[in-house]
Amino acid sequence: MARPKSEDRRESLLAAATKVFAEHGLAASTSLISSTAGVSEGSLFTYFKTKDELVNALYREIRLELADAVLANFPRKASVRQRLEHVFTKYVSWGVENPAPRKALKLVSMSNVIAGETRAEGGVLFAEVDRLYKEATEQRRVQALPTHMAGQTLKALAEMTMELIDRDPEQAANYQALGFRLVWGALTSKP
Amino acid sequence: MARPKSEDRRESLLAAATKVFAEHGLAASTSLISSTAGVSEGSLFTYFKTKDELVNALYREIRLELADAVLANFPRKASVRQRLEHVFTKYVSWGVENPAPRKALKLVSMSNVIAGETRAEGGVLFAEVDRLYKEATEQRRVQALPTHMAGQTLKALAEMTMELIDRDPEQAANYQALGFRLVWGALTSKP
Amino acid sequence: MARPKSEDRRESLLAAATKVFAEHGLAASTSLISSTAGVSEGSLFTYFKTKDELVNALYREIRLELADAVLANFPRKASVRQRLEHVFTKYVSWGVENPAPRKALKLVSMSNVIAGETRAEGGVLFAEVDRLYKEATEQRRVQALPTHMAGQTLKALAEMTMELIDRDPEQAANYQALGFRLVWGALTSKP
Amino acid sequence: MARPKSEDRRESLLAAATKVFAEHGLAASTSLISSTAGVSEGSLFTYFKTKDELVNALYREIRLELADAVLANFPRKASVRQRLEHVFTKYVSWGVENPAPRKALKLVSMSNVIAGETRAEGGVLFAEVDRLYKEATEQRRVQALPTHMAGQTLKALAEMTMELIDRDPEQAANYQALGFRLVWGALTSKP
DNA sequence: AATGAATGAGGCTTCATTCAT
DNA sequence: AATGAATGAAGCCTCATTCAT
Repeated sequence: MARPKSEDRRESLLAAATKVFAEHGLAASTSLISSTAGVSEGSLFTYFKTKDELVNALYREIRLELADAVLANFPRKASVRQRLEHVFTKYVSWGVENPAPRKALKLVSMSNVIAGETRAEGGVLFAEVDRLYKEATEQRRVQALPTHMAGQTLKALAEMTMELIDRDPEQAANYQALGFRLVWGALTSKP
Repeated sequence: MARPKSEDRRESLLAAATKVFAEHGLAASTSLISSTAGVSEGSLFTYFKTKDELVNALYREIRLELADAVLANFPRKASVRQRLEHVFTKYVSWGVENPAPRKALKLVSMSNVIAGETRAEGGVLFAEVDRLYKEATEQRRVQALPTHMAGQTLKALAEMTMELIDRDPEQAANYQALGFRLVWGALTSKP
Repeated sequence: MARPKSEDRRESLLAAATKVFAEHGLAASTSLISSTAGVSEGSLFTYFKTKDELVNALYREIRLELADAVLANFPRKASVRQRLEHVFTKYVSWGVENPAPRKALKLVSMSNVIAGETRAEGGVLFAEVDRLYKEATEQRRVQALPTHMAGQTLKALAEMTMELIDRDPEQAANYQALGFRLVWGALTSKP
Repeated sequence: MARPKSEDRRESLLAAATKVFAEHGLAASTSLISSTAGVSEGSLFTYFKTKDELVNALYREIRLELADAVLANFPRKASVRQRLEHVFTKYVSWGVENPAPRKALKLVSMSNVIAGETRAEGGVLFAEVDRLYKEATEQRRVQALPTHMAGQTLKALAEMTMELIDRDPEQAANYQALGFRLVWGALTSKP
């Protein structure tokens, strides 16, 4: 593996960390990360003062990539349903195509190493969904739900969909379609 | 006969592991586990040959407790909706009341240490939901879904509900009711 | 394996220790010894206060067995050559037929655990050879040698002979005959 | 380039291991070895991946030193007797002057940790003696002996000689002379 | 800035020995 | 007396981090 030059090194390390964490959990050693990145052990610490800092950076990085993937070409003017479907579909696709970042993100999210501030930055993505949903509520299209519940519902069902696709990738399209039907069904359910 | 292996000690160790894993992740040390259990470090290894074996035992134990909690007083004769609601409600309640086992179970499930056979034993609980759902399908009450999808939907929304309750415990009852409404809405959604 | 009753237990333990030490070295665990002996871990310590004490007892026991084997039917009245040959032959035979005790004895001899007094008891066997040799010296049959040198020569060449037989057991008789010829040749060499 | 692995440190560690094994047996702890070497415990493992690997390296190292000592100034053109005497004398001297390596070599040789290949490398030294002896055989100077027997005879008597000198160092020269007389007497003995 | 050897704390596990049964 | 669980001190090795080159 060619040694990437200064600018890329950071990215190499983050990519390596993603891969290695996904495979071995957060307990994976920094030395495995650096060797996977094709970088010396010491270098890791010039880019990240601490393993924890690396983990925090990774968390931010993956969230950003995810947000990019989900928000790209967002159909701002389309109907609520279409906009929710966009988020759902893009999220699921990203997850299926990027299993390592997905797993790493989950591991990191569950750990105690994410600084409070960092975590706060995070919820943005599904908060968007909440805003969207609230808008729909005001238009009387759907029932009201407590804050976060709509976004978390979409998130939960999207992740479930990814896992089903992991097990049976050939049915990906089918699962994806059904998945969103479940989301919409849930959000529009009457009391 | 010598002093018999005490069931109490074993339980102490599992309880300590649950607590310690929930707080520090699976990387928590055996020495922290044993001291939390009020037992010498050596003793941990007379009850579990290996840390991995402890983790596997913990996994089985928690799943069993969860199954007990969910299946107790199961209303075998009630309607599909009521039976699903029973599972949902009991699952959510168990999760809210037992945050440490819930977290530990999640951590263990995501790790690589669960022996294949052990994992296989596991899915039983939500497979029950699938069976139940299939029955409803045959009665034309609900739309057909691929295997697992119904069970996983209920599971995903139940876990989401637990997390919302964690953040705002006072609304527990409300979240729980809404949560199941989402489940039912999802499962009965029309194409 | 039937649990031997009180009197035999000690012997069982010594036999097990012999076997286990021969296979794994002195670092072999007491628990392996006791289980090999078909005895509980605790019992070992009622027969031997300490692992070191077991080792010392083993040392004494094997030396006694060896002395028995070598001194049995000793031809007190035969020529010096015949008496030396008797010792050589019996020693080699014992070693070849009892590889585990032989190995164990060697390991124990090299360790630091043999109490000084115990070690002193030991040299008796080859000291006999020295006495015999001195007698021959006085009869002008052979050249004088410093104390111990004759006995140690016989011992060294006997052990070498055992090792050659280990590698090529079919030639045992041949090695044994040649071995003694070397001993006699050495001891009768002229300056 | 970073700090290079220092040959000195490696030698320190091997020297410390030699000393410590000679005193306490192979069970001596890696921590005692590293502290004796004046090095952190971690460092030991940057030079030797494993304690076993250290032991194997030590075995090779000592054998090489011994071979150097014995083969230096080897009188290639001298008589068989003189060449054998050279080997004997140098071996005994080395052993007497280097008791720790001698003891360590013996301990290691008896253990189960020497990789087969490593052990094979080893026999070279006394195999040389065998070759030399065979040459003499062909010149009708001495009686034939099975392979290895001549070399092992010299080895056995040399080691015996070292032990006698250990006990009574003032007689070293005398033992050494007598020792070789025994060797020569043994090897030239008539049937 | 990059490298990788050096460090020593700490992790999992084994072991000799003790003690409750 | 016999059993084997309980103990806690090591033992080997790994790891995050520092530092010489």
